[in-house]
Amino acid sequence: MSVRQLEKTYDPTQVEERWYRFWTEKGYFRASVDRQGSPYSIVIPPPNITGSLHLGHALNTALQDILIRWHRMQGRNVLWMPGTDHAGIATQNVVERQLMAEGTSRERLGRDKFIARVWEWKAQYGGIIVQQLKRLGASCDWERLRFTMDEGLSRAVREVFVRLYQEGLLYRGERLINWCRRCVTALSDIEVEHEEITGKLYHIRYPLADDPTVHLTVATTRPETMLGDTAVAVHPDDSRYNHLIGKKVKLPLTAREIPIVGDLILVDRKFGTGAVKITPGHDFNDFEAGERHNLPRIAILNQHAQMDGSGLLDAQADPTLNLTLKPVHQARALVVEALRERGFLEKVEDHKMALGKCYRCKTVVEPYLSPQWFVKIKPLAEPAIKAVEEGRIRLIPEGWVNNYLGWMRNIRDWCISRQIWWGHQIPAWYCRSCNEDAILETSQNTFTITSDAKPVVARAAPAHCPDCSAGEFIRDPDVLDTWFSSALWPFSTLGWPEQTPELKTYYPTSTLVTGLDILFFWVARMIMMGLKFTGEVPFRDVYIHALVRDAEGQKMSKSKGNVMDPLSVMEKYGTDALRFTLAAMASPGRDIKLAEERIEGYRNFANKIWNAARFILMNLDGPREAAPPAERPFPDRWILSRLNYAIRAVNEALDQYRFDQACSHAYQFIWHEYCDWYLELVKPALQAGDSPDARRTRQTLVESFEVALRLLHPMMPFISEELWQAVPHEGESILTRPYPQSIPAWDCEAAEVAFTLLERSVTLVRTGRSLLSYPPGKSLEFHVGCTSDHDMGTLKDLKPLIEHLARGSVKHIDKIISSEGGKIVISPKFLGMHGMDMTPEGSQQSLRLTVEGLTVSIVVGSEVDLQKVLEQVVKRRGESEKEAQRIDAKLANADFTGKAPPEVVAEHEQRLRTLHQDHALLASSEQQLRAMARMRQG
RNA sequence: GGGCGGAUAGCUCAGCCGGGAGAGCGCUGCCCUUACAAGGCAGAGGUCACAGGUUCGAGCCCUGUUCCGCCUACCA
Repeated sequence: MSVRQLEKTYDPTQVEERWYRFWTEKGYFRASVDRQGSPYSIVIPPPNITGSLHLGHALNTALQDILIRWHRMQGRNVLWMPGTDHAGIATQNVVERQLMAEGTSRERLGRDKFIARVWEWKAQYGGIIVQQLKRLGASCDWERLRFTMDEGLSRAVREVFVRLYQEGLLYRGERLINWCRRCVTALSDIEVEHEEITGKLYHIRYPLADDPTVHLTVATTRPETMLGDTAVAVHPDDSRYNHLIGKKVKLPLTAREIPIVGDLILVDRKFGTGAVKITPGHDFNDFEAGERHNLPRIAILNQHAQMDGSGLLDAQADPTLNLTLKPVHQARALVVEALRERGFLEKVEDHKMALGKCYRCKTVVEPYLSPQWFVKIKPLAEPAIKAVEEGRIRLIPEGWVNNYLGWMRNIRDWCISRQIWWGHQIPAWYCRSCNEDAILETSQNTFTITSDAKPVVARAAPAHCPDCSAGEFIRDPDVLDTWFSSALWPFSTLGWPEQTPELKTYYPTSTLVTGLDILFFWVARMIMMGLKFTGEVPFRDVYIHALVRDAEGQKMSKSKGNVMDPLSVMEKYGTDALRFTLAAMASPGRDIKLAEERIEGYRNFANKIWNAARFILMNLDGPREAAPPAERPFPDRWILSRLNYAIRAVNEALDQYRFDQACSHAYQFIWHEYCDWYLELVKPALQAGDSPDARRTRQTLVESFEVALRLLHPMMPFISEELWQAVPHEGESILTRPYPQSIPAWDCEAAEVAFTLLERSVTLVRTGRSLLSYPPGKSLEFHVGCTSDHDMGTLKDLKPLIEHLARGSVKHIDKIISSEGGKIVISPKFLGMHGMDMTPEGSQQSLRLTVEGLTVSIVVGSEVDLQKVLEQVVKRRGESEKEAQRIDAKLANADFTGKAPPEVVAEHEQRLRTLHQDHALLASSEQQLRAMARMRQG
């Protein structure tokens, strides 16, 4: 093959685009039910069509792509199903803003035209996020791209709705729900975000109807709702008040009298005054209390959270207050002022409380009385609880299991209707003639259908009313919660309700990768719906990843201005660097605090690999010979053994979703073993032309690098492909090649042990060189000492390599220490540095450094700063002494020697021997250095 | 209010079955040594939050405390 010349630094931009196109053109991402291998499937958490890529997407996508590429290379039949979500409220908001800018509105357009406009918007902008996922290298089967509003998925939604209704698991009724006055729609409980604030607690006097001189004081955080009170509750056992139960109070600012009731659920005697106003139209607890006591419900706010004219009439509010159509916060001020003027306000105090806000637009939500559709959730939740309890679904990290179970066990009915137009319109129709009084046109093109209406729920519009056989219907104007369709995603995308081959092959899916923030919104609901409609779990493993925060640990948000745009990061550092950073930081159960320096560091890693490839390509001229591993030169045996270790470690880490560990093993191997040591060790052999060692080393060089690239591919797909294509290889793309598996013949314990000796010797010489301030280029003469014949043999074999790496020449290798009868004996021959300088004075001119029984002596020149050297030797001597004392004390403890496992005791004894040796050598070196210092002074 | 997680080097975090405190980044010194200065070599830096307990032995296990984060909840 022709050897390609690579540029000096890696430039990701053109590489990434080129290979992504190649992969898609070749159809490598395409899944097929006919493919060999056991299926492995992932459905992507569909991003909103209004979304643009943020780091959360980038993390989520990177992790899934790692899993997908890894399994694909392992020969599994892989499907990664991509798609997007119609995001009802968010998308409608975007298009409505557009209309507003054009001076029109959805109401003026009418429903059909408005929806057409949203589809136009989707056609134009809805694909942006998909393009951005491609930039990340996502190897989804894009030909299967799904959208929650596709006909197929919409059909699944209708099917599920009808079946749930037929089974009595859906109902429509007037309930208090969370209402966003800005989005003008209902929200489910979990779409409300709670924020802790310091509000006010208002104490208001309600005079008794039969004796206005006596009053009952209630406490409330929302004084304006008092106009809608329909009772006051006290605790039935509270002797302060229980004699009043059954009497009435006169409700201030109104012409009404309301009863005093006893309620032990609602009332906490210790809180506030012990008396609670009941406002069933505006508070969830009060709603339930109202049911218990059969109280009327008065709604004093309209859908925009303004004081409602007819509600105020119902409440018989004092018309001079002039509250009609006042927004709620103004109304509060007016009501409080009126109460104060008329002497009803007892006091106001600060009060810590949770305020609910819309998760889409952060507007304060109001409990609002309105007819809505609900899913009866308990029967669906029970099997979903079991599936996780029994381990049919694993949550990873498993710490989230309790969280999940706790939420599931306390789950409340799910409000699924939304008063918007963009989404799956509810497949319920109302006969115009049977429900004449129930259908109200509230404003232009906007209908409200009261809870008295009788729906016909069907897969398609009915032709005739089953009751009166009339043919004129109005369809329920509401659409379903977007999460309702997302809940079906794992099977609706595979063709359900048809029993398609895809569904049979890829369902249940293997793994779901998602953020904690949508565990309840999405994961829990998929489990419920999947079990209900397929009888099987939707996925086996749920990997829950962290949130990406900024370097200070703050949540990234546009308003804080601390967002990091993944696209510009990719532009600046390359996609592989971003992916690797995110994966490397994905430690379980911890949020990711992302600092740009980390990305830069992994960009450097990519460049390091790039340059390793350059080196390899520069050194490939000449024949290669694939000898059995055991017959290759030492550096080859060693690197294959280390590569084998890395292969095992990375596979094991990925198997346990430890992306962080997989990355660090790959990083450690490639940089600190392959580049730092192996490529250096191999240089002498490569320059040896056509020797057998050269031929075998060239082979190992290529072979190990090619395997390492495959090992790295899931994490860094682009650079691994680019370099793989540049070095000798088999096949047309790295991503279709097998993932590395460990090869027993590569393991070489002896080479690893030998390497440790080599590494220690070289490092000692380098440390000495640095201490003695000898320039890196200067060739040194040094002497290596060890403690066993075996080590001596090994060191002699490694001599040329040690000399190459340490830049010098090894004058002698000796066994210089023996310990006889517990006494350390240092060979006088070694102390004398024989062969270097035999004069009595000259023999003392050396620096000796030692670590774990291995020692190196370097001649000290007359120009060397002895003080610095001496300090270092003293420091090291002190450390070995301290450590020896520690272990000595441990061994002197009879409890330790008696109770600890014998192998632990033996290990301590061995370590102590070594430390004594190190200490003796360092101490003698220190003496000599001091003597030298004295000689110089003298 | 309840639950969960965290506290280890200047920063961000690993640390397995309890047995010699690690990495990356940053920092210091030397070096543009023919793969790489986006680099090489060497080095400094730690009372493992605090207090008890279990154990021959605790960063790791148990109890309590403090601080921080998150989730969750109907004290008006």
